[in-house]
Amino acid sequence: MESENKIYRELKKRLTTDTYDHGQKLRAEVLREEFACSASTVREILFRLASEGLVHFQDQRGFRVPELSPTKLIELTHMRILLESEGAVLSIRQGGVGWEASLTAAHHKLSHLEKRIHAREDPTELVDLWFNSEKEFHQTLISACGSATLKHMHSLIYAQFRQQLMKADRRFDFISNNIQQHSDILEAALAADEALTRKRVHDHLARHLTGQTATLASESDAE
Amino acid sequence: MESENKIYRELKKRLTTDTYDHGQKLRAEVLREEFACSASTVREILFRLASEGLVHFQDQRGFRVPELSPTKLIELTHMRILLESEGAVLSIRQGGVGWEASLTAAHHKLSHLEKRIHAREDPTELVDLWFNSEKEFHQTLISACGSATLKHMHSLIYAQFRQQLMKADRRFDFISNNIQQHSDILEAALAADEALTRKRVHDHLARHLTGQTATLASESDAE
DNA sequence: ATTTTTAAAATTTTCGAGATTTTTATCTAA
DNA sequence: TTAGATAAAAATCTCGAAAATTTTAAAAAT
Repeated sequence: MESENKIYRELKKRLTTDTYDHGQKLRAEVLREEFACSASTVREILFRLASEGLVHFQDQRGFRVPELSPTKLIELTHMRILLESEGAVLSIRQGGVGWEASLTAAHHKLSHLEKRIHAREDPTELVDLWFNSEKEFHQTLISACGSATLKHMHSLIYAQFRQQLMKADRRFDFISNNIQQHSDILEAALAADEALTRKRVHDHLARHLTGQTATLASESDAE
Repeated sequence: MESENKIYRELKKRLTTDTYDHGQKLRAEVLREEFACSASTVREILFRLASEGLVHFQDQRGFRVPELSPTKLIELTHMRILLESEGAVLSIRQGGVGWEASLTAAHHKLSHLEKRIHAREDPTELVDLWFNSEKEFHQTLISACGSATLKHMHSLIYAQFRQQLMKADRRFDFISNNIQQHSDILEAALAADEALTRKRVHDHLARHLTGQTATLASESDAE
């Protein structure tokens, strides 16, 4: 089972980076051979990934990488805004100095990386590092919310979001525009300004909502 | 695979009703025999339920019904408030007459059932019907939100919530207190009053946030 | 009496082959 | 040529048994 977990993590990593094409078939026999395990083991792992939304399963027709879907990306963005706003505000209330310190640290690492990327011609090599750093920043933001359930939901959503975005924008334009936004979020969070934190989390993610008239219900609400 | 789906649904039903005890072991061999299928099939289904949070899996130690956890119930309640408020407000904006009609219908069925239960000495037989009706009402409330992702998240949370609550309150006190609250939610939703709908969804679920109901308190004694 | 060791039983996990279904390729008829 | 039917190939799905691990029971030692 330890090896199964290893295979699971490797496959999850591939599915959320650039390894496979959207819609590509994931043939059990190929994976079985590559990972040197049985067909049932591969099947178990694929089912697990399927119920997390990272793999699409069809009865008698096997497993596929989910198709690219602008609608799905927008829905995932909505969920991220909802969960991260809520998680950030709860963290502000309950986090204390320890949380502020780790958020500052996460932002520092991310900021450093973003500057390195900005200075380069071809940022390709750093993109993977950036994604992990960005994930850590956003996870830290909600880490003191006090709800394992909220954090778990967020991790499910985040993985799918990343799977969609990774292919949707191959030029990684989204990276360089983020430097100021991440700082803004940090600033609002450290100032314990709940409404401003909500707004900045929203503004940060809102660019993925393009082309849709539907707005987030919580946008126009003052809490 | 069609039979697999059947087994999945049956097991899910058992896990969200009164069939199994919390913490009870789910032995593959027993289920295999009962459902007349192979061990791998049972295993697949249990993994699927595990990643939905309805079953607890431990490496080399099989599958168990999750333990009762007041903390978990509170977290699930928080998530329900968050998702249902958001979903209801979006439905108000986008639902139209069709949505209003189906919400009224769902409420009518639920209301009818609640009155029948209220008139009885022992509501045990109707509890299952009530749960399905209550679920339908709340699902209808968010059904026009336009986000399959939000609805899916909600269905995951709702199932876990029900699994926890089913055992936490064996006397079903929570049913009779709900009649007015469901009406209040319907009223606010039909009036398209977003803030009021949010408040009433919150008030409706808020009693699960205390962990102070008689049965919850009495439950937390045994070690 | 309590703890540690050892052995037996029970359970979980892996595996590859056979059965079923889908997909691809070929042939026939309009 | 196109459409439909038929056959061959490839893939998925189910299964029960073997291998690995945990749990239980019994025996030995402190």
